[in-house]
Amino acid sequence: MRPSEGSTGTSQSLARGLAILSTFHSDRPLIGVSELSRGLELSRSTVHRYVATLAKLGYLQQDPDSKRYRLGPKVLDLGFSALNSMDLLEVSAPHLRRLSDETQRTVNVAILDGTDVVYIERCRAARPGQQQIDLNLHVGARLPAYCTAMGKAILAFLSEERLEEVIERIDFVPRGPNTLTDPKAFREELVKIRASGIAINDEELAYGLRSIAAPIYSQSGDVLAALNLAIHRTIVSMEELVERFAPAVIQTASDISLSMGHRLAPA
Amino acid sequence: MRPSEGSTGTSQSLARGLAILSTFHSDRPLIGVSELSRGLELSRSTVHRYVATLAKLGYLQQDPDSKRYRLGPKVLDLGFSALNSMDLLEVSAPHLRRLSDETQRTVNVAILDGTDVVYIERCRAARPGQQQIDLNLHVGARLPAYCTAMGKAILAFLSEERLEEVIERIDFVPRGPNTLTDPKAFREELVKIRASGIAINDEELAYGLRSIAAPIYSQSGDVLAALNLAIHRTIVSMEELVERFAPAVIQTASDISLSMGHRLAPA
DNA sequence: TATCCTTGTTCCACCAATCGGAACGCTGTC
DNA sequence: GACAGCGTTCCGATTGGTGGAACAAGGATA
Repeated sequence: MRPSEGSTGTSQSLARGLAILSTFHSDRPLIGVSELSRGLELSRSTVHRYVATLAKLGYLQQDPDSKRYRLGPKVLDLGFSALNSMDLLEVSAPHLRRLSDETQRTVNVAILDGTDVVYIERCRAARPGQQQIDLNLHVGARLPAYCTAMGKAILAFLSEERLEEVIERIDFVPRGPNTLTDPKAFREELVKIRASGIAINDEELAYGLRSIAAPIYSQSGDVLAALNLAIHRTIVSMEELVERFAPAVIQTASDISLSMGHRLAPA
Repeated sequence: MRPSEGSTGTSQSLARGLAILSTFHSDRPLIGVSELSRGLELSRSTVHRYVATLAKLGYLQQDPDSKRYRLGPKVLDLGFSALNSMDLLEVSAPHLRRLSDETQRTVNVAILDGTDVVYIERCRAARPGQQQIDLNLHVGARLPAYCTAMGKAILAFLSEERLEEVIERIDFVPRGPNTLTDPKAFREELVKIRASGIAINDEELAYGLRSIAAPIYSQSGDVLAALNLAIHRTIVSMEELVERFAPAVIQTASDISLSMGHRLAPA
């Protein structure tokens, strides 16, 4: 290959190995060496070496029948080390539970990663409502930030500089009946959120899905994450959702920020 | 295949990169290049190349202040791909929830990985009991199989061959007041479990911790996982625990096995 | 302020770890 | 029985990896 690639100072083998790992997905749990080699445009022997390494370390497991590979339990360790490294989790857990008990609703916490939000914690309603809205939203799930309340709640409080970076990379695609697809309108929405302290999502992600979210701050005053509460449209109107739940959501988010060491007045 | 043949046919770089990743732990969330290089006995430049690669791909993030690194949200993707690859999860979720509602207890599902059990799903009691037993037992957590009810429930139904392999690698260390530390006694215990279909843990892992577990079978009739229900000693006696909860636990485990395609009579 | 650490980072010439073609054994299909 | 696909192993050629040296930045000490 050309030495003039943009990859100086990085390890090819490591990148390839990780590329192999991340090829495995919920919908493609079992993959063989040949299939991988075609996908990554590498020889079967090379792929086999990587796969053998991953298997030896427990990150992959070979299915005895089909000889193909699946993710091993070892990768769970990584994921949960990441989760537990965030003290945000420990701090927010009791607050989440309280909010969930009070409102009898499922509530979530997510962080921003690139242009996505990543769920890092959820507390389900003790007594599930009749309308379960579950877009496969487990912890670890990703959604585009621009069409979620949590995403907007975080973006609204980023520095102008960082916001610019993120917005440039957003692909504004319609996802629900009311998705904001115009960057200008989106910016205006963020201004409103910054003023009110609460972000709403009225079927911007999917039909029927309504949600409100508030930002969580770190000790240094930066936005760290967001807290949300989602309900199906058949249960409450948007006005009712805001009126009934917004104060509790804002209060809880603020409590969490406080527990994280945040002292009022974001810089 | 030759035994003790070190690293033929495996990728050194990949192994090292993953070693770096797994150095990050809940209790050591931030690590610098120099610290890593000392721990792995590699030069700082080499470690830096790996770290740069991991950071570029989103598996690590650099803290702007301390210049040290932490796990990035990208590793969550891996962990949750692994979790969602198991259709056991989807299948067992409703059963778990029902059992938890019925018993008002926290119930768990775990699989075997080496000599450990790994929690892959948990359903917490809707109304938490006064005595919360939480040894940091989130999904993804590991415990030694030999001193847990779920571990014993799985081991008891392994083939003699596989059991042999596992037992040889177990380090029988006392963990609670009643830990089984004699391999012979342990084997006898497994025979009992195989006969009764239920595994009990009476303070073998930790003081005060009691638990019962039943095996879950795959379509092919192999043990796949185990389901448990744990309670603190102050709440029920061992007899009461078995009497009151064992039938429901066994029934639920059996329901899950059935949903997985298992048809009666384990081989 | 001047010094001496240590840190993360970059560069580069050397060399060993990695690469991929070829071949093997196996398992299904036609 | 021939064939095609798979996972796996081997080995010589070479490319990607290695680590020492050097740099800038930050902290601590004096």
